[in-house]
Amino acid sequence: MPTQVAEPELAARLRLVLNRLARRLRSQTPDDLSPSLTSALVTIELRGPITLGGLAACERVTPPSVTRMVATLERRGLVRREADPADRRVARVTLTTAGARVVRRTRTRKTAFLARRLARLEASEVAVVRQALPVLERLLEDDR
Amino acid sequence: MPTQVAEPELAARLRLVLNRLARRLRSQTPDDLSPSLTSALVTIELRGPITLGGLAACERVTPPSVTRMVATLERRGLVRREADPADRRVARVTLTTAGARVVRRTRTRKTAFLARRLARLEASEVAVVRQALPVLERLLEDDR
DNA sequence: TATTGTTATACTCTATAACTATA
DNA sequence: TATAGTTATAGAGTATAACAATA
Repeated sequence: MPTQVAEPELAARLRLVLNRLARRLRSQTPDDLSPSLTSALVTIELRGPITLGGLAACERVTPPSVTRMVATLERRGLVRREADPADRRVARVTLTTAGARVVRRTRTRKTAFLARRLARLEASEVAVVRQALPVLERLLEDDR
Repeated sequence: MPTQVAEPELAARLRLVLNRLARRLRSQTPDDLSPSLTSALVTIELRGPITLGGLAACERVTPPSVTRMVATLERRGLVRREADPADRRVARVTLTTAGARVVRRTRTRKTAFLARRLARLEASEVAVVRQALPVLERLLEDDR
């Protein structure tokens, strides 16, 4: 049964628990990929064949960094470069089968961690989390 | 009014929203301190006059890294070293007044970000978050 | 000898500046 | 000229290995 939280403490305690849960989640990644490479891989999965410039914008890193990251991912066989037929200056990258597998496995591992924790809760507590989920998503809305 | 979330998606969506909220929170730190230095500073505040070895253990970094981090924090006037009277091998660090101020300001800034977001919600939504908070804290229990 | 912390050195990640190739 | 991407180079941050001081 959840205890009542005093109003002024709500934001402070929420901040703490969000930080800690995210840190715990981040630690669930025994793959030898760095956080930035993992993030890039996920973006490449989502944004299909993406240009290096586009990837730099999405990841908020500089073009030289993207060059390096893509070179690393390519060397490991996780992404593939394709020439853009319309503009020969641009290079586009997509996931290879192996890359897609890595993304899927990472995601599964982190989700499984949370699923295990959720499974320890009372049914009523899970219901509370389920109810709070859309509200937490609302906290991310309308960015500035 | 929160929508109902299907059971198998709960962990996956929770993972996403936790990651994103934490990332947004982390970005709310215009101080010129790196994440690892900020984290060390908070630990030093919490664990009083702490030895370098203890700090290394808390932060899960190696002794040489701690030596460097403490040197940087000391150079910026945020921490102070004290000799341990009982064992002259060990060095203990504490926050200076300036260091305590930095910790407080960082914390305030991040909490304020969340408070602003919470203020945009309906009262009923805030109630849902308040109810979910202890449950989220429970997700962190019993670490392994 | 064991423990606490430091120095020497190297590797990863990321950035800025200067460059190449296309457009 | 402007744009997409690369190469050269430098600066954090962290690690392992070797060392110094003290217990």
